[in-house]
Amino acid sequence: MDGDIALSKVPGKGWADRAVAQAGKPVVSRKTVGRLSLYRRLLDNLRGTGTTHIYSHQLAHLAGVSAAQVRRDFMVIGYSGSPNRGYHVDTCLASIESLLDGATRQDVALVGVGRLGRSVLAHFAGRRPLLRIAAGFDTNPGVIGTTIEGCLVHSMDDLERVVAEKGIRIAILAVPPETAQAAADALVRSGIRSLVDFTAVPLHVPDEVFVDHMDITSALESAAFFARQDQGTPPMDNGVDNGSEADMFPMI
Amino acid sequence: MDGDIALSKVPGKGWADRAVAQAGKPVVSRKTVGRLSLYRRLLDNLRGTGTTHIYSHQLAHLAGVSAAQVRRDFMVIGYSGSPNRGYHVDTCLASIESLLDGATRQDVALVGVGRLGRSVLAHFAGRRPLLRIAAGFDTNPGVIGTTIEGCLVHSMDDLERVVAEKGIRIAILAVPPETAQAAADALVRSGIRSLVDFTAVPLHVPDEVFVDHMDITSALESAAFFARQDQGTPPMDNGVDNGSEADMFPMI
DNA sequence: CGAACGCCGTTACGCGTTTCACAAGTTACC
DNA sequence: GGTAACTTGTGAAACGCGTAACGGCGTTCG
Repeated sequence: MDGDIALSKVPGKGWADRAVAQAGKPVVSRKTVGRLSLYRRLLDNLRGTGTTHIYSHQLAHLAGVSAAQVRRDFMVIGYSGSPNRGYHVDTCLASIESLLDGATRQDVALVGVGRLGRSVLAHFAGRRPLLRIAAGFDTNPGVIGTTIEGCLVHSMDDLERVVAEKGIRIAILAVPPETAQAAADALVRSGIRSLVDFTAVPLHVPDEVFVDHMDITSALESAAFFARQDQGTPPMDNGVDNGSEADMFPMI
Repeated sequence: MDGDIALSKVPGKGWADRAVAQAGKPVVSRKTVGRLSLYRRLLDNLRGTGTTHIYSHQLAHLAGVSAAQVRRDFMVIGYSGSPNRGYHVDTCLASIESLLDGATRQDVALVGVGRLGRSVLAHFAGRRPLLRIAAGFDTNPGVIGTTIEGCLVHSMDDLERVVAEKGIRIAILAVPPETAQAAADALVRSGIRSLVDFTAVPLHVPDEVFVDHMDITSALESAAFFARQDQGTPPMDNGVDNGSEADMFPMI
């Protein structure tokens, strides 16, 4: 290898055979978890419409993935539907939620309460009872001490203390790129476990810390690039796809 | 298959041998383009520090990927460095930019000029001369007609007309989930080619349209999930990783 | 001047994910 | 009651991607 670093990736991890929930560590892939989160929202909406059962290809259509994908995802989390009846919305939702939400409430720190930070904050205001943005941090004296969307903003200087005290293990990073790494370091020192990074720069954190880099710049530049290619959806990745509505969805 | 859709994927495409720029269609994967965008930013910063040459493993460290990945990415776009000297920052940058930016300026539409839309707008204000957010759209009468960050906000009713007139082929979608699909449909009708979707719901668009779904909700819920697992970085996906600074980067 | 080192370009391999395809099961209808 | 048309669940292939490994070449030091 090159000189130094190890570069993410799962350590040794046999991964092995049955990936189903077992000793408390379900071993679900990143992408699967992302889709489950999406299924959850879709099913939640569906329940509001009074739908009680749904077929894999219907949910697949809503989520923009293949039916096989849906079935496989549910298989991973160990949820089974009934043949010829499809999946029961309520129990399916319960199954997903028990996996995603866990037992206890999790607090989130919002680091950087600027425009973007506030957007994200508003986006989540009381959306999930078990996932609450419990503290904000910023360097701007104008916002320190204020409460936005029910979230008290602290000074960045208090970050390590407050995060450690509250036992916060998840953080949203929405600071300018220059201070991103320093903020990430402070978060890691105070025991953070997961980061959602809206910064323009990649963060260097220990392997044990989960990082999702939401790179808006890359997203737009990629969009611009593929807009120039005449065939649209290039190789792979998360599909969203599909075209036209047509018949679809008899909805029971 | 299920009833209808086809689901992305590149058509036949041998991919085969040299995937380099050739007949104008480089055939570069989505992820590679994303990384190239990142390399571009990093190299741009680097040039500011006076660095003239850089090794693959150095750039890899900055980007949070493996050195082999960097070399392969550059191979894909047909850029060659010099052995024992590394990559020449200026020419490398030029090579990436010629691929990402293209020849002419591309205009972008911002649909939904709410909190999130404005954040993204500010994020991009004049960042790339060849990629300009040229028009905003919203239903809120309070913002229609105003100019934010040099971007005039139109009524949503004028979307199809303005987008078609200006020949806009890229759009950022930052509207409430209820109106997302309708907005996407309108954009598609007016000839959009790429979408960056910040909506909570997946969009149904023709296969020819490139879509990048920036799902903030999923990102946070995934982060919450993996925060509960003790080993951090789960299976795979875009790494960001790595740990500690240490020696790194003699910088010429 | 020669040899050893270090990096790049490239090919081959391995892994994870997605899709295909089929067995098993259940319901509804004739 | 039997049968036909659906579904789900799942093993196995296909695909794309990333990593490891190797040849080549320029540089540098003995």
